[in-house]
Order: sequence, then structure tokens, then C-alpha cells
Amino acid sequence: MRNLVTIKDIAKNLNISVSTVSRALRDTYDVNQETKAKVLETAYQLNYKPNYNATGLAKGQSHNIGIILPWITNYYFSTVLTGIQQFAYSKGYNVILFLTNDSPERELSIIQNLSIANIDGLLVSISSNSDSCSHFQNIINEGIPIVFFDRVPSSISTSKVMQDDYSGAFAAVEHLIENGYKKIAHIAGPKGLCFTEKRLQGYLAALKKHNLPIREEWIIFSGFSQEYGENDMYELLKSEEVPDAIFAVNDRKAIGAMIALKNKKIAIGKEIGVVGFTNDPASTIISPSLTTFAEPAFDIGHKSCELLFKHINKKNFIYEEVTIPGKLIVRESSRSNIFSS
Amino acid sequence: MRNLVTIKDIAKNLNISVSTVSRALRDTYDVNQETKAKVLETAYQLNYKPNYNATGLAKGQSHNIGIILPWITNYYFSTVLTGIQQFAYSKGYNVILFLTNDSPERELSIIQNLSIANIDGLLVSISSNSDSCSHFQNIINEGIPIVFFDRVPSSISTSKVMQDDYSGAFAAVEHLIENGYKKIAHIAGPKGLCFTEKRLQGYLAALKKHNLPIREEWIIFSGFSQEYGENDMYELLKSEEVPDAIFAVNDRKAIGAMIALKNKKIAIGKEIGVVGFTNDPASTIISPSLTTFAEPAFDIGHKSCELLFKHINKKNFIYEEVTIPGKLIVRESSRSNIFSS
DNA sequence: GTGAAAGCGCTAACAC
DNA sequence: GTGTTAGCGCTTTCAC
Repeated sequence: MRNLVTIKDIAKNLNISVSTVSRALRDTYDVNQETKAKVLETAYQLNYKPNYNATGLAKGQSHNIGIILPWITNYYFSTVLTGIQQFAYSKGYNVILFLTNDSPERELSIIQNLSIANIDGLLVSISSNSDSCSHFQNIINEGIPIVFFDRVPSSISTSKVMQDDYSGAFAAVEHLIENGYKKIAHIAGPKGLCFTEKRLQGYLAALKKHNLPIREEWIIFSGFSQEYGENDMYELLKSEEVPDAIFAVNDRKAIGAMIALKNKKIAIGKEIGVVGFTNDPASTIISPSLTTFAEPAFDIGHKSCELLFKHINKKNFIYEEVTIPGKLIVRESSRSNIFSS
Repeated sequence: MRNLVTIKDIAKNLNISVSTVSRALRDTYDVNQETKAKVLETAYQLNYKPNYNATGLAKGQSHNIGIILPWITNYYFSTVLTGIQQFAYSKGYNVILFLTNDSPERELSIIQNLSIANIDGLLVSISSNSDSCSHFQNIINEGIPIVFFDRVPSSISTSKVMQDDYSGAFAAVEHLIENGYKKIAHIAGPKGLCFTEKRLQGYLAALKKHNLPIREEWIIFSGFSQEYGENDMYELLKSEEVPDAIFAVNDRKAIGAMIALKNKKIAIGKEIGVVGFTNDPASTIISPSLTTFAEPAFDIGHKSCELLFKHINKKNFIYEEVTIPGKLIVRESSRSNIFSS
């Protein structure tokens, strides 16, 4: 059935030993250039492909990296994953995908069932509401490096890759302020997630810098979906003092908020400005188009993977925390003169 | 460093042989219930995890399935992949992801570099413009089953999973006709792809059934992105006879077309109706909302994976071609009275 | 019902 | 610079 060609076949063909073949294939120096050329040639002719199970067994490596994230059905994560896959593929590594559906239980079960013999490293974006991250610490202790991206736990010392959540939020809110909005609310994510907190801090800092009021009822924490954004907006509209602008933790929630505003016939921009975070393509599809802080999703995937390989290849690589800058993209939703032009 | 516990450790612990442990772990019948219980217990205590590299080597299986698709940064593919991942995970299989970026060269190179020793089966959605599918046939001949989904090649006899492209297109176009549109154009995908062709056939059949004109200049073939859809619409607006409705091959192109119409200040629905295909969430974000034929993306992933496992486990499993139904979701873009209500 | 031993394909001492 | 051999963790005959 599966008639695989092995280094043994190459060796037999050339009347040399398997170890020479192995060495030639892996470009080890102490092998005659001629022999090497012949080996490479026959390998090509015979259509030889290395058996990763065997190399893995022999070397104690798997050629696989695992990636654990909540879901891939949104712009951000699917783009990060694309960056990861591309980089890993270029290095000859396989990407094994695990989805938590943002459930801490599922995340835990994935980790517990993970055979660390089958994975050389892990890239993870944690689920919200993870009480504890000790399961990740265990994996690291067992010798499997982990690089966290986007949703990173503060309690673990390892490499992390993030967009500039604080500055991005600050820039987004300051932009609103510069455009004349004064009563700025924040539709936040769930409490406890590091980047949610950073975006909140950026929001607060911008308000403070410009001496604008901070009202607790103007800060709403809830899940990440569009529906949550919509409901949060309805809540805000019930405030004693209704805000004149919204900074949302992500574009999905910003879009939910905009839908709520449309339903209530409130003019977006003119009456209430809206700014999101991500630069989801949907932000140009909705009308008015959504001002947002663009996250470098692809680069985050790329960089995370690069760092992971450093950990894999240098056993005591000092961990790094990398922040990748993004930029504010101004569109219609934050312009108070949008309908007068 | 990585101090892995193996069946040898369990055996030593219990003073029995590794083969007994192996048998107990795999639930083979000819092993004493008591011994088995003890083995399971110690395995649990010791936190034993099987080494897939070793089982793979010994059994000639890898516990991995590969998935090859153009990209994952859209609703359809990311949802299919979610379905695949979920099903595979439940069966204890790893999903290894490969992205072609819709490039036939990259697809070919992925296949050529693929070591079939590392993969038990393949799920693929081919890239457009693949001249030939012989590389896939080779893989199948080497004993690796492939199940195709969505973008399936007609030339290969193996299991395939598709949505109901023909009926979906037919239903979409008939819906336009029933709503009074008479000059219906089709913004198609690239030529040569099976489902593009089926949607075209469904479109043509609906027009024929209702004795409506078929004009070649009303059928435009191009890529799948929103930008192509927008350009295609500009083309159509230059027709000698401008159509009064558009059936687009997917929602992205439909949205592109809507953006073109908005730019030209043409009332969507009232002047020109639009129907898409997919039910991308963006179809509810755009305004007016987009009527579309919903594809069962998650189920397609699920079913494809299920079929693949049948091929993997029963060597001569007769291939199946499965069509999963979808349904038309009527929204605002196909209602000619949308602005009069 | 259980153990001994060979072998999956490859790497890595260790010889020469 | 090349060959020999042991061994990675597991499965699987073949004995008993």
C-alpha cells in the first residue's frame, strides 16, 4: 500500500551506509561533497521524504508546533493564524490547530490531553475567564516553550507578543476628543483580560490628560461579540447623562453599538461618535464607515512564531515581550460634520 | 529536561511487561481485567501520554490529518475549518493546516513537500486556476485518502462534500424573478472551478424556466474578492442594456457590487436588486442588508472530516459525493419596495 | 493472559 | 569521511 522510500533505500542504491545518507541529507559537514551530491540526487530521484515520526522519535523533536486560540472565525485571529502558518511552513514546521471556543474548561482539557512528545512548542491566546494559568506553567516546566500573543496572562514569565493596546486606546480616545467629543464612554471587553485592561487604561489616561469626566456608568464590561456591543449601547443610552462618543474595545462591538444607534435613529458621528479597535474589514462595509485603531495581526502571528522558534532552538533563550505598533485609521464614524458635507 | 513517562515506566511500576501495558492501554481483549485496571490507574497516576511519533512509527499511522485550503480569512473557510477541527479533535486526531493563498504553485509545492508518512489523510479545497490535479491523484495512489470540499475537482474519483450550489443559485435567481426583477446579471467567480460553474448553471436554468433573456455581457467572470465585485458592477453599469438585478457568486462580491451601486447613487433594491451566496455576517452589517443563500459551512467541515475518517479506517470505502442543503435568507437588498415602506 | 524480542525510520555515539 | 550499532517509544508476532 504505502510504499515509502527510506534512507535505507538510498543507501542500498548507492552502496553506502544509512548514516552517511542521514548526514548528507542533513548537511552535516563531515561528508564528502561528491557523496553528498549523489545522495541528494538519488533522494530526489526516488522522491524521498523524511518520516517525521522517525526523526521525531530519534531526536526527541516533533517538527510540530501547536497553536491554541479561542476561535478563528474573525478577522483578527484568522489573520494572526495566517501569519503563523506562513512563518512555520517556511521553517518546515507543521502547525497543529486547537480551538478553545473561549472556554477555560476546553482550554484546560486540550492542555491536559496534549502529549508534549508530539509538540515542540506552543503559541497561545488564552480564553477569557481563565481563573488560573497553572496548566500553562506546567507545560513550560516540562520543557515545552510557550509564546503568548494578544490575550496574554500576566502571571507567566515567557515571551509575549501584543499590539500596542494602551497607546492605541489612548490615540483613539484622544482623536475623539480632538474632534470635539466630550462625554466619551467605553464599551469594554470582559474583565480580567490583560489587553482589555490596557485599552481601558489608555482610555482613562486620555480622558485625564484632557480633564474630561470619568463616569463609572460609562464603562461597560461584557463579551466580545457584536450582540454584546449592541446591548451595551442600549444600556449607555439609558444613562442619566448620555455620552456623545463611544470607544469600543473592538470593531465587532463598535459595529454592534452602531447598529443600536441606527435602530434608535441616532446620527452616528454627528450626535454620537464611534471608534473601534482592530480594523476588521467590516469597518469599511458598515455605513458610516468606522474609525478604528488598526492591529498588525499578520505581523503578530509572524513575530510570535519567530520568537517561539528561538525558544525551541536555544534552550535558555531569554524571554522577550514585544509590542507591535498599529495606527489609527480615521473614517466617518468619528466626524461630527459627517452629514453636513 | 523533558522527562516523559513511557509505557516502560508503567510496566516497571507494575512489574509486568511493556506488551501487556500496551495491550491494556489499547483495550485489546486478551488482557486480564484486573491487570488492565491497574495499568489504567498507574497510567493516570503517572500522567502518561502516548507518544504519537512512536505509535506512528510502529503502526505506520500518524494521527494527523492535513487540511489544504486557499485561506482562512473569510467567514466560509474559517467556519469550515472550525467544523473540521472540532470533529477531528473529538476523534483524537491532530489537524495540520496548510494555506495555498489560492496559488496553484504553492498548492503543488505543499503537496510535493508533504511526507505522506506524516499524514493519514487530507482534506482539500483546491485553488482556482489549478490546471491539473494530478498531484492529488498521486497522493491518493500512494495510499493517502483525500476528501475534497467546496472547491472540488471533477477529474478525481474520491469523496466530495459540497453545498447545493446549483439549487442555491436557482433559488436565489428565482427569488429575484418573483420579486419583479427581469434583467438579471451574474457576477461569477473565476472560470474552471466546479462550484462557480454550478452556480452559473443554476442561474441560467432559473432564467430559462421563466423565459427571461440571457445576455453574455451580463455574465462576468473574475476573482472572489470584494474589489472584483465592485469592478464587475462598474462594468455591468456600462452595458448597452443595464441589468435591474445582480446575482453574485458570493457575498463578498455582492458587497463589492453594492458599494459600487452606492458610489453611483443607485438605489439598491429599488433600482437594482442584489442577491449573494454564503451568508457571511457582513451581509447583515451592510445597509441595506443583503439577501443571500446560506451555506452550511460548519456542517461541510464536519461531514468532510467524517468521510475522511471512513476512508482512513476502511481501506476500500466506496467514495461518496455529499451535497448539503442550504437556505435562502431574504433581506432588504432584493426588495424593490425597500425605500417606500 | 502474558512476556520476549524484532522492527518501524531515523539519529548519534563510537569505531576505524 | 564513512560504517556499525544502539536506541528513541511503541506495536506485534511468536512463544509459552
